[in-house]
Amino acid sequence: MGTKQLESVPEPKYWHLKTVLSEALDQDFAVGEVLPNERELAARFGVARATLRQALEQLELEGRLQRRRGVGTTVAPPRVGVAVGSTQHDWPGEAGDGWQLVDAAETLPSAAVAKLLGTASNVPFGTDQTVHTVRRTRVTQGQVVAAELLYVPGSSVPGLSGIDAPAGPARARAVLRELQRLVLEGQDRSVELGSARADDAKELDRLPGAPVLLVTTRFFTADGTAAVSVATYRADTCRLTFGDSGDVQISHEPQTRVAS
Amino acid sequence: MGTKQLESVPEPKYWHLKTVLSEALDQDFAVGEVLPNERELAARFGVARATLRQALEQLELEGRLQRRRGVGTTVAPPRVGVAVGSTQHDWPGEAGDGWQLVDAAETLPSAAVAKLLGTASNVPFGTDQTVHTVRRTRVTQGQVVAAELLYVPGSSVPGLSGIDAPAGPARARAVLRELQRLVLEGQDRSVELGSARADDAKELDRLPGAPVLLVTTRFFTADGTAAVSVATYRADTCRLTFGDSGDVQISHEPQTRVAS
DNA sequence: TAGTGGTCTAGACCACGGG
DNA sequence: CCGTGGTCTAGACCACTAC
Repeated sequence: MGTKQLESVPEPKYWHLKTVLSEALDQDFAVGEVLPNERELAARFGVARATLRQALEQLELEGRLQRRRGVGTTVAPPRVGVAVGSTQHDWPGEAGDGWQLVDAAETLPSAAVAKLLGTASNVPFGTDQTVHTVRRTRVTQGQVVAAELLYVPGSSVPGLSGIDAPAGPARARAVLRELQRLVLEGQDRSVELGSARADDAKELDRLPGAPVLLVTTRFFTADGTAAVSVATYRADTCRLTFGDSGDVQISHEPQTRVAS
Repeated sequence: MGTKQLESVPEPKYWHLKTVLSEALDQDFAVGEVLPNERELAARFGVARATLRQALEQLELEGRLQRRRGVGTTVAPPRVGVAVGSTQHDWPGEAGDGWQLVDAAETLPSAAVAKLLGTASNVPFGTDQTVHTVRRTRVTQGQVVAAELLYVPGSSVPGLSGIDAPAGPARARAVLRELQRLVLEGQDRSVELGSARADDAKELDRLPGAPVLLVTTRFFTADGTAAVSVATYRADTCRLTFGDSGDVQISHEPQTRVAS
């Protein structure tokens, strides 16, 4: 009972549950409203808590729910559209672009980053192969939606050798200022699914492993790849937009009511 | 035992497990190689099978593993870069673009689709509000990477009224042919995380609910939105690329060895 | 038929947030 | 402090694949 039975291919309970909950969300709940707790929901639907959680996980993945330990499960607002394409055919760090400088440091690049920069092997011995790593955060509508690591090879910003700015936003600003002196010839972008590293998760106010959209951007000058950015967007709350796309709503119709 | 213990902030077992497995994958396994089964792995690490599965799920989400019921868990090849941007500033259906026509039908649009098309309310009463829905499939390197539903309002392709082509690729071809007669003024794109609907999952050879990247594209003519495409890409195997981005590898360094 | 991953259960304890 | 979601266990059975 509770689920259709005479099916030749019985659908999993959690899948059926997800459908039922999804419809209930559309009809009986307002954005921000708190759902009954997991133990009660499980009892109400006659399933184990783990099964109920499997359904909730799916709904959270689709951006319909938001769960916070110690608080409860709430109905999520529609995903916010975040412009990633057109408006930024320029170096990172333009004023008022929604990004906030967090920190900067100088390290040796990982193999993966070195490969993206394409400078690992054709640099003379003894040359400084360190990169400046700038940490930024993107805020939209009062919420942190992305954490970014920008990698700038020391060779791209020679003016910075022997920089003595202390760690922090000031140092990050200095790196970006130097970068903006170069002539940007083009850029490159890719998007894939990932899970939040511990440090990114902290910035995004999520648990480690939360699903994120990894946006990797390469910035080209005539000399090659001058910088690489790896931005980690919250997959639950964000919809990345390219081109002139504005506030379009897809996937489902949200309620406009908001819980008091 | 098996996990660090004297931590002030003990990390979850599955998280630690994921890290260990991830390193083992880099060092001791080749692409395509089959891992020991879940019950044995769980025993080997001294955890319950559910905990082990939580770690495997994460690794699958990151595109490092591939699991198939009845077969086993194998090491996934690096994600394939799929061009979504530049090369297609034209109507869908260009020859040799990697898309294969599957089917076509004529239906009433859902509320969400109608909103995307922006034609729901400003159409005179009695006008044909049906849309042609064209199903396509994208194949890359012998593998289906995406399933698409293309929505074309009847008003965009008046030449098709009273079409009598049978359901199938032929009918789909007819719709696209009519669409290509219009002048494309621009397009719009957004990417978000979703979970595969049952029908898409079948086309993608995944289970329902599998994580996917939803790419929504709007095609504009001088008259407004002439068509909308909702493409469902496998999130586990695909990296969407925009611009001239080619075969870049991010996130981690794969082994180039391949299992015999 | 044997072995795999997928689903499900009924418990337990823990970490966090707010009164 | 209590209630929440997060983690974990030790089982069970099912659906699928390949032999």
